[in-house]
Amino acid sequence: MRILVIEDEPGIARFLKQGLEEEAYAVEVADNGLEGLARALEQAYDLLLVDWMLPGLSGLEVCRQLRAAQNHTPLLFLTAKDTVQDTIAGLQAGANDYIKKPFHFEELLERIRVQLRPAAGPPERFTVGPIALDVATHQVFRDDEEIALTQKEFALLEYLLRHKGNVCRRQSIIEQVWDIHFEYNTGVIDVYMNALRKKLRLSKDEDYLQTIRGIGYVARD
Amino acid sequence: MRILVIEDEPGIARFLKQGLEEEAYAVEVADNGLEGLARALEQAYDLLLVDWMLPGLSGLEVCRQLRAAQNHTPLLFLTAKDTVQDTIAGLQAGANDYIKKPFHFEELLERIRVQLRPAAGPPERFTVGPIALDVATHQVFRDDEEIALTQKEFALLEYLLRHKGNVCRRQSIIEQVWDIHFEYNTGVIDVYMNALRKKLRLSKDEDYLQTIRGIGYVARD
DNA sequence: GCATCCTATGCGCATTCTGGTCATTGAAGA
DNA sequence: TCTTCAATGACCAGAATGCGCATAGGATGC
Repeated sequence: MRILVIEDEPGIARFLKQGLEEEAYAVEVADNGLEGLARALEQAYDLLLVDWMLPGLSGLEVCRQLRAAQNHTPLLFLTAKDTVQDTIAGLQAGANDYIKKPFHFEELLERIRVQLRPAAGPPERFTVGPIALDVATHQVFRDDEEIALTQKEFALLEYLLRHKGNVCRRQSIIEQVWDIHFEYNTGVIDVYMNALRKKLRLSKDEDYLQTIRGIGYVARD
Repeated sequence: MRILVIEDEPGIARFLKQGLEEEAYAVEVADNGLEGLARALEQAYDLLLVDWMLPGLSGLEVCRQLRAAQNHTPLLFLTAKDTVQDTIAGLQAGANDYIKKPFHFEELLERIRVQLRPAAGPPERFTVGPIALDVATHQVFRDDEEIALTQKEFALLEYLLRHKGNVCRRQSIIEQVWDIHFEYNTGVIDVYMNALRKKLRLSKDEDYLQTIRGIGYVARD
């Protein structure tokens, strides 16, 4: 997660940079509004931390111009002025939040997390070895190369990955993936496992989808 | 825009309800945490305004349970306690913001607008490849050339673009675009997808609107 | 009257499944 | 330890299914 701090007071800037880096954010600092705006426009930051009072271009102006340029990076104001009017102006200009100085660093961290949370989202993604499956986008990758799977193949792989590490019995697979709840005597599962392994190019060495003879299958790293 | 206020003090509740209704929000009030939580879970509000101190179930607990139930309605705390620890707990529990009493009504309004803005969508312009859709002006472009779409075509394209990257299931499309909430067995979606592709001149190579057989469709770059 | 919206239909083809043969496994017996 | 053998899964075609595409035509509303 990349954060750009636009702050002119070196002491505060250093304090923010160090504190945020300890939290594993990648932090860059711009010490005036003009430079900050330029950097924010040309690079893709995940969040901007902008001082309200800046030499050259004010924080409010930075925010306005950024939004005018269709850039919607989350933006938090650091403001010493705690009059209501100012904060309102900031929010109207398209800021996502503001925090009043002096602030507790913990509170700042929390507000940052809140802003970053929706962007991070909860993407349902499962993996085994080089295989990755994304439920939302209905995509499957092997080493970042997309593999086209049919619906049943996808459903089977998803089931195995959802239960990664646990052996999936044939009976359970037939019930959950094929929705067959009575006796069955078909070899469908084998056929699809075969197709999966082939499409995912899994060999004997890369047995991420193992056969448990007499029982079923497992996905294992 | 529907707002649920969970607040036990009748005076404040009345004040909020009246003030927000003047701003054209549809406001409902619950006077305890349990009822509020139940209402929030069963109905689709656009925003929750929750008092920190509530009889029965605390505001914090309401928030926790709501998020635990995978409900991500924006939630603002109204808190008299202004200790940092409390607000942090609130944000960690999944609240989007909090406001300290006593507050200026104007500031509350702004914070509400900020929360509702992302839901309403700041960039009301969506794109895939050479296709651009502008919600505000109700226009669609292919390479800067305007394409005339009917209302349904537009609605379908808008839905797909709003969920760009994610697979849209036929069931969801029928519900969201056609407002049909029961079983359906029509081929309307196909017909409209066909029309869209034709009007937007999308070929097999330019499959920005892909079909996911057996599932639905995706807009993808 | 015209554009829009939806239903109905046939067709092509990817998907899915069946049935079969071949390879592998693991346990029992020599 | 090695061999044998039955059971099980791997793999391969080919058949059946049904989904989505395309187009035409009827209903509806402005």
